[in-house]
Amino acid sequence: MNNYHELLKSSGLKATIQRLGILEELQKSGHCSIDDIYTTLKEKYPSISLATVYKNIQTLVEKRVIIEVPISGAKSKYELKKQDHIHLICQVCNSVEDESVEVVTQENLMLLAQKDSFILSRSQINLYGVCRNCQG
Amino acid sequence: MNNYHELLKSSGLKATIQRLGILEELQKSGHCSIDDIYTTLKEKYPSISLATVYKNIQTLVEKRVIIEVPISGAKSKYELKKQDHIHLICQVCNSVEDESVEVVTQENLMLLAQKDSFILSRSQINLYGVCRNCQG
DNA sequence: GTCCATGCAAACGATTTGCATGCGT
DNA sequence: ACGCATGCAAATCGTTTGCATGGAC
Repeated sequence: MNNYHELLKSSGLKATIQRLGILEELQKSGHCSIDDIYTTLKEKYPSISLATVYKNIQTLVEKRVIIEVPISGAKSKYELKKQDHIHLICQVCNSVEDESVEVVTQENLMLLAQKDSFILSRSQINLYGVCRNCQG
Repeated sequence: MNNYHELLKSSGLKATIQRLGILEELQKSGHCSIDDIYTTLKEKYPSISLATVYKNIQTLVEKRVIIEVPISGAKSKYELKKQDHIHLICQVCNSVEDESVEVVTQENLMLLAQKDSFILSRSQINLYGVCRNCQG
């Protein structure tokens, strides 16, 4: 069982219903856009405001509790922080699936796509960090 | 020498000054945001409109002449279509550098970062394509 | 000469902000 | 009880659209 209450507290944040709802929805659905989250939470907590979702997503990303998954040609999605993995992003329905590959080679990616019946069009590998000029 | 005139024609597009300017700027700078491009071209062609840059970027992405590089926490950048490579994205200045790695392993990525004096924080591997449900 | 592309201004939609109130601690 | 978080409405910003004019072919 997940203790998101504790996770929020240890990140220096109050454990509000809205925040717990966001984290539970991300756990349930895996990858969600802001609107996905708002629509789902609106059913459980009709008084929730879209601005609250925006503010919380921003806060949770800053605190590194969740991760932004920017998507070419669509709005960003968000996921709970977890160990490294690969995203299969559908350019038609914008769904995102997680997969793991030990060693990333052109061939392994093709096999991975094949396994999931995913028609692979292109891959993008991004490393985030701090460049030489911005250090110190 | 690059013949962007020909590239545009073969993509079914008219070779206008504005489009040639966008491609040349991408070649010169590597990775640019919409605003980067607009600011630079505005100096050479003061009459250029921001709407024209938006329209052309959209058209060039659709025709697969350029590629969108969506960036976590910042606006997308764009690059000329070229062979597969890795992006080193600085979370401070948002610069993007290209690198190539034969085989992607945790260790190789760390060596790559080390070589460039890049402090690596996290990596994101995205495969774009069409999922099983959206085929046929 | 034709048709697509440009530039402008207006429209639109997504995201942020300010502030009074509510709730977690 | 204190102070952060929420919800609302207004403001802001990025992006798109419509249309008259210009330019590539």
